[in-house]
Amino acid sequence: MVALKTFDEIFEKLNKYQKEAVTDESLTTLVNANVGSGKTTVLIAKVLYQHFNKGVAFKDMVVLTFTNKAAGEIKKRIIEANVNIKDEDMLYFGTFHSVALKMLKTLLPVDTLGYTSDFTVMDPEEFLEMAMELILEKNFNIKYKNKLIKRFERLKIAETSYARMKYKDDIEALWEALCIEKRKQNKMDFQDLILNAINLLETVAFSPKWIIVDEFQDCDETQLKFIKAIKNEETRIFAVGDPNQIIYTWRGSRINIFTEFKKEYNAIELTLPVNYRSSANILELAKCFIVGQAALQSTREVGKLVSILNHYDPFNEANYLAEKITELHKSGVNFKDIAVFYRMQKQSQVIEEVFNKGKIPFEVSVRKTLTDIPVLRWFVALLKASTNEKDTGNLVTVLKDKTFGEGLTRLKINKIVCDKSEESSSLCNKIRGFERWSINVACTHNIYDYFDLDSYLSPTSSTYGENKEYVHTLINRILQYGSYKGYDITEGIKGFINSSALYGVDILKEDIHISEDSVKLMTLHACKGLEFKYVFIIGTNNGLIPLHSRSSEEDEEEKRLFFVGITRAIDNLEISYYTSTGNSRVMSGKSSFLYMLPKHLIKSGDYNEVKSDLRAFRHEIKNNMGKSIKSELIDNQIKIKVRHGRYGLGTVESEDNDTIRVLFENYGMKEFTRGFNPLEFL
DNA sequence: CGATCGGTGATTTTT
DNA sequence: TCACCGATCG
Repeated sequence: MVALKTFDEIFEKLNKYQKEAVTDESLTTLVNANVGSGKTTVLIAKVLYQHFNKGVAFKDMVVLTFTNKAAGEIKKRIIEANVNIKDEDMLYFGTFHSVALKMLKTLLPVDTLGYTSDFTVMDPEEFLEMAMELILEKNFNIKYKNKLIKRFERLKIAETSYARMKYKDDIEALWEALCIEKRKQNKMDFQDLILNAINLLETVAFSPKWIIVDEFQDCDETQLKFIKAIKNEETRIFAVGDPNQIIYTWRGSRINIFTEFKKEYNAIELTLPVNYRSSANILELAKCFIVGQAALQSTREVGKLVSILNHYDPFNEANYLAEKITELHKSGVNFKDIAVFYRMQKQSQVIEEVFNKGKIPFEVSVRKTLTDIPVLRWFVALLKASTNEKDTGNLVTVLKDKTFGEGLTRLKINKIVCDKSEESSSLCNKIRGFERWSINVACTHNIYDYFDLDSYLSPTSSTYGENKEYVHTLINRILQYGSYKGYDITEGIKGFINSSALYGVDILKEDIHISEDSVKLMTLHACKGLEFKYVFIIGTNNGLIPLHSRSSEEDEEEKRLFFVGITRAIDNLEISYYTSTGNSRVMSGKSSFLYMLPKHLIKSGDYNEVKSDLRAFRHEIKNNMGKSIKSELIDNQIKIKVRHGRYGLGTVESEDNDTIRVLFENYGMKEFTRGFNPLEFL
């Protein structure tokens, strides 16, 4: 029984700044949306206002976001506001890439670039495979091969230093060859979608009334050009973003984007200054890490002080978190209202292990890709090759695969592909005959049997059941997609694969579910846009927060990143650091950021204890984490190396609340009182 | 071929 | 600061 919101109802709830932004009709408007100021609400109200009050059709609005999640959220909330609006009305609402794809498929003459309109989208992995094939085929001399992806990235942002390293190789020739090969195989990579759309937009008459951009501060050069290419003389631009949340400059977004854009478009600048999320104390604390503090206004009560705690090391911290969270849960706090933020992905490992043992439900924000499930990677390559006769890349991938394919050598594949010899492969024939077969098949359920997949998934292997399940689930998803869109089999497969490259495949997409009652573990980058009642920011040591930086620009970005983390907290914020990191990259003791905090906003606690009864648990956790390099964080803690002024080198043998016992190489066992001991931890 | 030297970067990640 | 890669030398 959801009450229908009318636009007026939504509008009345807005503050004066938000109302001004919603009704603004300047040619170009830049909204400086402070943290927690209702940016998405304004953006949605703007769309509804233009539609219902100004009669602008949805197809005349281009709404651009960076993530599928954001695009989905906007569409969902618009439909909630008026059930008569349908998803397909919002034609150009989506990520930069998906909107570019839509344009290339329906609006733009891709044939002038040497493509046909049934081109496919390459994910980064497929792109890398294509590069590797070309290196072999054309005998390119490529150095630093395992850094190829990074090098291409740099080449794309025209930052050539890393792409061309001291020792020259054929990286540029490879790039050229890739451009040719992509056309030959009728494929575009993610970047091509936008670049090609930019190229072709000039040639067609497309003039939307509005371009509305979310998270504008994250735009890179290409995305700005895309906006420019869509814009027509009477097109209005409404860009919303927060310059205090620029945390992706390493990915091409730029620090001066607001001033540059304002200058270029002569844009009006509006501000949303009112924060509705965090308690006044938390907001006050956050202000230490940004430059435009004055504009940010609090609406909430003073609230609790922010806790600054120290822990001996990551393992102790994980134990503390487990205890603290269990306590909170017993006192009635939902797990879903709690989040733990850290600087690097691998920091989650210790916490995951300890939370598992402590039976604390949690979700880690890491995205799975097709590569994580080899059978699907292979099967999708098989489908791609089967529905695109130009796709020799995936044909080779499928045939040469030793586990699922026929394990053929390149020489043999070449013979088969060239079609000149008596060599043949039944799988290759199936792939080549797929389109002919699919036309005459009324029932689509036997794709599995057509390829005789049972024999390729080897029923004797231990993973057979699991693999078969994966393949069947994927086939069902494709069929659902195809019938929903009213496509035939090949169209359905192509459409599904293109969209899954951009949107991910939902059967393996392990995106976190905010509504699920579990503690959320994520990096500071991943927490942007979210909010939690209880936030723990861990590992606030120099070398982690902030990470080692070479330039003052990078240091400023680390501050903004910390700012983003702090401002996720609604009522409770706890920040912790290690007194002994056991990692040469991470310095023991408080981060320089923690010295910047005003004393009246914080309270400090001391958890610098090492419980001796946890030693066995520490070992168990270490073993669970395996021998991976990632375990280094607590691995070093098993035998902590120390140096003493008189006794020299030694290792910590046991420790408890008060004392540390150290075995010295030359002096045997010595005992020290914790707190003022003359030990240097190494 | 093994030792050594010099240069480079590491982290964050969406599509 | 360390780990890794590529080049060069003996």
